[in-house]
This record gives sequence, C-alpha cells and structure tokens, in this order.
Amino acid sequence: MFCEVYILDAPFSIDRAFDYAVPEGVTLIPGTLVKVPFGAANHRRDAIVTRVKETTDAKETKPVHTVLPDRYSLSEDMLGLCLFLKNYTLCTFGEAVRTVLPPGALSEKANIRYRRSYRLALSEEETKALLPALRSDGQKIVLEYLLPIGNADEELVRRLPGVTAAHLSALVKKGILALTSAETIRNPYGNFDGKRDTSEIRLSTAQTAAFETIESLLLSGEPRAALLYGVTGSGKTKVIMKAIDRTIEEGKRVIMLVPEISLTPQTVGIFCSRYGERVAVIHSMLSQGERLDAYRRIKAGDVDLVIGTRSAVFAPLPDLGMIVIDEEHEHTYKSENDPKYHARDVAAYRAGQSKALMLLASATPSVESFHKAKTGKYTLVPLRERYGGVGLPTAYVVDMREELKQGNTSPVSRRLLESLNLAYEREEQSILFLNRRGFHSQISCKSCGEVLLCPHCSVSLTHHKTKSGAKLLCHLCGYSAPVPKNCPSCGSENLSFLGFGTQKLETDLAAFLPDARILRMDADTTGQKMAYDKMLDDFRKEEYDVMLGTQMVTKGHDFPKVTLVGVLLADASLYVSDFRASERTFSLLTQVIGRAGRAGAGAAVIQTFNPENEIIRLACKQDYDTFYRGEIALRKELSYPPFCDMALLTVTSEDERVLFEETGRLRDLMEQKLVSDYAGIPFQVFGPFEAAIYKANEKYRLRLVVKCKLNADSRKFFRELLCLYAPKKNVTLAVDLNPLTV
DNA sequence: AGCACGCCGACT
DNA sequence: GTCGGCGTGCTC
Repeated sequence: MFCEVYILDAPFSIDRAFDYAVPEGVTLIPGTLVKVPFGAANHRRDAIVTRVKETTDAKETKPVHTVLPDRYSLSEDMLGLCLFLKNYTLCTFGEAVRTVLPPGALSEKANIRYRRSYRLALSEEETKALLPALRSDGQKIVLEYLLPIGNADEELVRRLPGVTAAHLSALVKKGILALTSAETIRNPYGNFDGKRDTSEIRLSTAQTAAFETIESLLLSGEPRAALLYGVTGSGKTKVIMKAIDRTIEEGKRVIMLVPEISLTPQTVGIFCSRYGERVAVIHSMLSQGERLDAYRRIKAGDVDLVIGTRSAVFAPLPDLGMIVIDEEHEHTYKSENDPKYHARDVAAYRAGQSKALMLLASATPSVESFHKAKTGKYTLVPLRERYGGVGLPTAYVVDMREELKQGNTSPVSRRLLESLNLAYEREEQSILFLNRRGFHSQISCKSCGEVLLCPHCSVSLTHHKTKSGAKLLCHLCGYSAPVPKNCPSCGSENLSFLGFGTQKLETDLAAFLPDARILRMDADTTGQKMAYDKMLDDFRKEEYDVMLGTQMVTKGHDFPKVTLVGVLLADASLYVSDFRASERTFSLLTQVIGRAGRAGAGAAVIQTFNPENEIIRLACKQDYDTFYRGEIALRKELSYPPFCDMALLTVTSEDERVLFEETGRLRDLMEQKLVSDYAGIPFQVFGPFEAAIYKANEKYRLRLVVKCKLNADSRKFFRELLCLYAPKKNVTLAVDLNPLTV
C-alpha cells in the first residue's frame, strides 16, 4: 500500500502530495499525522496523510517512518477544510493545518493537564487487615482517610495533617496505594453557578416570522445561507437564540461567531446560563492549554454550541447544523495574517459540506452580502420592526466649518456642548466617539513646513500626554521620542500642534463640564481586556456621565441610560482612497447613532466638515436601503466587488532599489503568463504603486492590484505565478484575495 | 590547490 | 524548509 502525504513545513514551491510506502502491518487513514524521511538527508518531517492507495506513479518511494497517535489526527471534515483553505487563500497545506488547529496541537509536549489521585490498590478488607501492622502514623492517617471513599485527588491527600510526601511514596512502594493520573480538561466557563435559564424564548410577531423562515431553512436538510437583516433594536439576538435552540433540538450543533469586542462576560453569561457546560467559548485571552482543551471537548462531541471570534469557524464540531455570523459586516472576520481567509467564506464552505445553515446577521450588512441576498443566493430575512416601540434618535449634523468661522476652535461644537449639558442636568449618560487617540495628531514647523515623521515609518508622530509630561509616539511601530522644542530640520521654535485626539477631547471636556465624571476609553487606557470589560461595566453602573473614546465605544452593549451620542469627526473615514470607504463610514455612523436610540428619546450630534455629504445624511436617517441602492450602482459602474474579485499582491523589502526591481519582475512575469497560457482570462493589472503607508517598521511596500474573477482557473494562475516568482532573500510577497482594504 | 560563501535545484 | 552540488573568488 502507498499513501499521499503533505509535508507540514514545506515551502510554497513543493507544497504538493508525495507518495510514501505504507509499511507491512500498518493501517493508515487520511488525516493521520506521520513522520516521513524527506530530502537527501532523510530528515524526518511531520506530514499529514491525505490519501491511501494501492499503486503509485513515483519512481521510488520511501516508507513512512512513524505513525502518530490518534489525538494528532485530523477528521475527514477538517482535512477537507485544510485543502479548501489551501486552494482558496493560496496558502500552503501546512499553514492551513496550523490555522485550523489550536496552537500547540501538533507539539510533542502534549500540554494535557492530568489530575493525579491516590486509590487503594488492595481490597477494603486487605487494607483494613494491614492497618494494625503499620508503624507510621502518617501512613495510617492516609489509609483511614481513603478507606471510606476509595480514592482522592493528590492535592487533598497531600494536605492531610501529619502526612508528608514520604508517607505517600512509601505506601505506593509497598503496593498498598496506587497513584493514577487521568486527563482533565480545563473549562473556564464550566463552573458556571448562576441559575440555568430553561425558559421558552418569547418572540414578537415580526420576530416569529423571521424565526420561522430560518427554521424552514434549518430543517430543509440542504446547505443554505440566510441574511438576518434587522434594524438596531429589532431583537435579532432573540431570534438567533431561538434558532440555536431549534438546531440543538434537532441533535445538531452550532458555531456562533461574534466580533472580539462583543465577546463580553455579559454575552457569554447569557449563553452559558442557557446551554451550561455544553458551551465552549474561544477567544484570544485563553491560554494555549485552555484552547487545546476546548478543542478536545468540541472534537469529542461534548459541546453543542461554540461561541468565538474568527478562528472559531474552524471548530471541529461533529453534526454541524448552523454557523451564525453576528455583525457579519465587521472587518475582524477577515484574517490579517496568512492565510488571509474570510470567516464568511469558510463558513459557507462548511455549511455546504455539512448541509448546514449559514446565518449572517447585521443591521448594516456588507454590500457583498446584501447583494447576494437581493439576487437570491442568500435568503433575506428582514426584521424591520423596532422591538418595544423604541424610537430612532434625532440626529443633528453640525457644520464644523461654520464653528471655525464663528471662532470656535475646540473639537466640541456649541451644539454638542449644549446637548452634553442637557444630558448631564437630566442625569442621563452620553457617549462621544473620536477615532483618533493621543493629544495632537500632527506636529509641523511653521517656518519650514516640516512634519515630524516616525524615523521607521512613513506616518506622522502623534503627540501624547503622559503622567510625567508628554512624548511623541508612532502608532504603527511604537517608536517614542521626547517632544522637541525646535524643528529638527530648520531649528525654528515655531512648532504648531495640529489635529486633536481623545486625550485633547478629554482635557477640553473636563474644562467645559467640570463636575461631570468622564471616562476615556482607547488603546492607551484599556491595556488588557479586563480593563475594557471593567470600564464598560462601570459606565453601565452609571459611575460615569460621559464615555469618550475610539472605535471601542461604538460597540459594547446596551446602555439604557445613554440618550446622547456625539461623533466628533464623522468624515475621518470617508475620504480615504478605498472603494469601501463609504460603506465603512455608513456602517460605523449607523451603529454609533443607534447607541442613543435604546433609551427611547435619544439624540445624536454628528460633527463634520461635509454636512451635505449623502452618506452622513443617510446614516443619520438609519436608511440602509437607500445607501445600498446608491452604493451598488456605483460598484457596478466602476466594476468593483461584488461585480468582480480583486487580488492584492504586496512586495516588501528593506531595500528600496531591490523592491522596485522585484516588483517589476513580478509584474513582467504576470504579463508574460497572461499573454501565453492564460490568454483567455479577463485580468486587469494595476500598479505597481506604493502601499497607503509606504514604509512601516523600516520596510517598504509596493503593490499590484488585480481585478479578475476568482475561480479554479484564476486561482491556478496565481498559484503557478507564486511558484515561478520565488522571491529573493530580503524580499517577501504576500497575496490577499479579496482584500478588505485596497 | 584549497576552501568559504552564496546560489540553485531537488525533495516521493 | 533543508541539503548537496557547484561556481566564483580569495588566500596559502
């Protein structure tokens, strides 16, 4: 017998199946981890068996060296998933395996926690008979303790008064006690001791209609995809929970993906109280061991519901019935590391394989997903009614050019300040959103015009206030420097500090509202995840009147006392040169304005230098449908996704000259291939041009952008191109198929 | 001639 | 990824 294997740490150029002989008396199945001799030196490499067969075309085959235990093997589903990922994202098989498995899963240090316990090795009678003959008191204590119970955890026995390790080892040596160890599984959410919620979920008429559509898809026994399009406050979560209940009732299991930021103790608590120890939660703060244990529980079938961030889409659940992607428009579902997969694409593949339902949910769906729903590829499940009659907040657009004309140079407009005062007097809470941290975002010289840049990156340094004074900080690489008194270029003392960030906003607000309790939440104040959770919690407990911060204040959960939301610089994300800029701005503004609606009569103040901008106006009205109509027409007109696919090739090097040469070579190679073997394929190649941030961390980056249709043929083209190109030392090439930012 | 170094191609 | 083979070029 022979088998095909993929070497796990193979580079791109040899990432293909190799045939090996299966030794006599050994049975192998696809998915098994093996060690095989490879290369001239026959070094043993880790490899995964992908096929077992009776013949081979290879001239010479070496035998498989070692077969590793079952716990290292991939199920058939997971193996298929790896091959899908390799093909879909153009990564190597090894990269795919490492993405699908929790870190450390292939390590020989097993990272399994054992619970050790002592057990009576002899019968009760025999042990009792031995007792009087024992001379050691410590040993007697141990046996008397164990006689009625038979066995106990090592920790407990060791802690018995008058007992030492010597007593225990003596008993083991004499064969009276046995020390056993059994694998235990860490489950940080397992000892949930709140009350279990077993109540039937009650739905409104609109919610019931939505649920019934989803239910019929679930029960169809076919692969399905649906988009639950529910306006903010429509109670999407309840519908999702009911769908999860229904799936589990059918004996199937569920993966629910959420953005990292929504994975708060509150969310987890709701699901744990409903599904108890049959929930696994996967997120970045778990230790390696905890992740591995969650993985084992899932694989063993001990879990019905997996809740987690992007990578949870790979959870090896048997009998997968549904994959939910909550807030499906969120960019966190696209991996920024290799392989650059989108969780939605992986979910679609898995739903197809398992005849399961992929349920996307959002109040502001991605243009791609809404297009699929409109054209019938997904079932559109609308949920338009606001639950409990909650109204839309009144949105005011403030023209900041006018503020400047009137002599107001503060980041806070008069209208916003007025509203803040009003909310404060009424003892209501406010949220202010400014997507920029630090004090000033730029320092420039009035004499020569020089802007202070990071020495390692092509971005300007941000001015930060610190406990001891102030410093300059690069938000990209973390470089930090003291604030200079003179211009480093011309020596002038005329430095001007431009642009404002959350720190400046905090300072100004403290002056305007001296009595208000202000909470600033950004990457500088949150540090680790716990601080973030605590801040949200403190704000919910009304220990603060105003919460201001970056992106992170726009998510989080319901704050019933919030009646005012302020957006300090609504255009910040609007005029970047990316075809998705409108979509991002619309969705961000809609979500943040929605925060003010929960309390009933809320207000939103939107500050902008472009008050007549259509996107901003539509976001104020929470009018997704009109936004979508305009945006999809534009995408069609300019031939952007979803009307074509894109590929982004980024070449990186520390040496600018080599970078230009190598990018040119890549482009030439591509052109050659496109006129020869791939002449029929519609490809449009743009570039090379500099990446939006040309230099980061001492590395320069050039890009080629390709508009094409991604299918088996074009993927083959890219795969061959990558093999052929083989970047030189000190140059790297990264491929991103359907990137989120171009 | 002798060897260090870097590049290239092969790997079942 | 890792090795071996081979050419270039420097030194004994």
